Amino acid sequence: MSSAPQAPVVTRFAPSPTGYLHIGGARTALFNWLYARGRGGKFLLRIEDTDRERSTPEATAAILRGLTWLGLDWDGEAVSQFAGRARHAEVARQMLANGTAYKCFATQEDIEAFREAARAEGRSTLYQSPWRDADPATHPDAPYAIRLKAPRDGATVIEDAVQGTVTFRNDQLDDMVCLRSDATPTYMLAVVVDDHDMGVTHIIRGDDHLTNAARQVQIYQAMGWQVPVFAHIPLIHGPDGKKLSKRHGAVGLEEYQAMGFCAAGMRNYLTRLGWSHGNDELFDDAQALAWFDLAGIGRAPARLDFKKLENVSGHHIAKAADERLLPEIEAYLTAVARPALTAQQRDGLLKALACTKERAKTFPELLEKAHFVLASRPLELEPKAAAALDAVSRGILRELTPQLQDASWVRNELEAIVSAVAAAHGLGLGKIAGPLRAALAGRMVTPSVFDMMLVLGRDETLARLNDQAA
RNA sequence: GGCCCGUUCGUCUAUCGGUUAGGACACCAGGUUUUCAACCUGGGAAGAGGGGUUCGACUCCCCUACGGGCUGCCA
Repeated sequence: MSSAPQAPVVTRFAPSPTGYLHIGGARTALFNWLYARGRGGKFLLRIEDTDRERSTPEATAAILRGLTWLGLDWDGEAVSQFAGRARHAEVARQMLANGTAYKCFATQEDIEAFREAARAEGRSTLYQSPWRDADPATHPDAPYAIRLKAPRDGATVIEDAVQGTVTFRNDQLDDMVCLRSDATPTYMLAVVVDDHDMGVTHIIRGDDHLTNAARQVQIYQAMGWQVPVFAHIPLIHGPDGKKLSKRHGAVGLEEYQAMGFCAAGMRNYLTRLGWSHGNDELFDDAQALAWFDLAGIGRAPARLDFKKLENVSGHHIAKAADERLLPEIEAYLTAVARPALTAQQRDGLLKALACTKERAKTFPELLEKAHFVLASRPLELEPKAAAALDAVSRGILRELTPQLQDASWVRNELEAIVSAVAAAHGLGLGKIAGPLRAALAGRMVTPSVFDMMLVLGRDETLARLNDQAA
């Protein structure tokens, strides 16, 4: 049936614009992107907007935004399936002409009556149109649908790159409608025509389309077109193993962006979810592109694991170059409608990245740790920080300040000075680090006090200490 | 109901007839430590159940159970 074309790979992602970009859809898009880009092929985007009731331009925009955030780029413009309706109808007529389809005058009521009777008698409810072999002379002057004259004997076989050989008995498949009685094409017809016209060689999509694939193959056969390679990937389930739905929390990709995961980590995690390359867990785009293949895709549905996502995200944040991380953090701020960074904060954050990115799993976590450089004097003290600055502590800070005044601003020396002052009071470094932390950041969860001093610089450090020493 | 797909530690997975069934995340214990982390060391943790095939099955076949999908003139 399907044979693997050796020509350049062409894949596509074909979402329905009826809402946000689903996390499962995002992974499907990612797999298609990896497969095509890893082989120098093309990755196309087609918006399946033939359902005029449910499709909205806002949803299309949200999907494109999601893909862009994930870092997936597509070739050419996103294609509107609805725009191709004339061509779809034309193909339906061709099938009529070559005898692989027929006009069906059955009404909605006829079909319903047929099904009810079938149910009552315990027969299959697959509709069998009386018009399949009707003499054209008996055709009424009424609207009709064009149905595929599907083979009744034998089987339709799919050689799926993930699921293996899947066989459907043809008597399990009915004559599907290709062109509705209002002359609009059905999804089943439109996908096949579009995939063929766009030269798609590999269809990588959700498992939920596996049965559809059999019907679609019949259309390819009716038109004498080459069948592409199918790869039906398992769906993503919620943490409880049930189909992923809104009650599991985040289903839309944008929610993940809002949670502050970095895009590179998201790609890594999603790629690894349902696909493997031996024991490799952490990898960058270049490796993913080189390693990704259809054979590595698993056959069972996978569950989302936020802990692991966090871990992977953290790994990528830690590895990212500062210059690249900063704009991504700013994009995150915009995405969650938080105030943009001032030029000063931007400068400060860039300097603070070195001591914050390695310990943050997400952007909000990183921003939390970088609070000391984002805040400006006079610092607002959190309750715990205020508590750490008791009279005794303030006294020690007062003693520390003049010594810092003349220090050369390098880590070793700062550490030596602070340790010496602590020792003079018979205290460990830990006892003095607390108040220092409080004075420098106004909080108790921060990077190392020495890192903060280095980032803040002498003047700002001294100013903050003086603010609290009084 | 019918058809189709799936089932290895809690989770993601490796294994492609012969392994003490490996790794990662999570978890537990210990270490390191100026907070939060990070990091280091160690630990517990799996082949859904039942039949076959085979000298030998997680790997192949069948049945059952469970999960999922499709069964529209939705996509």
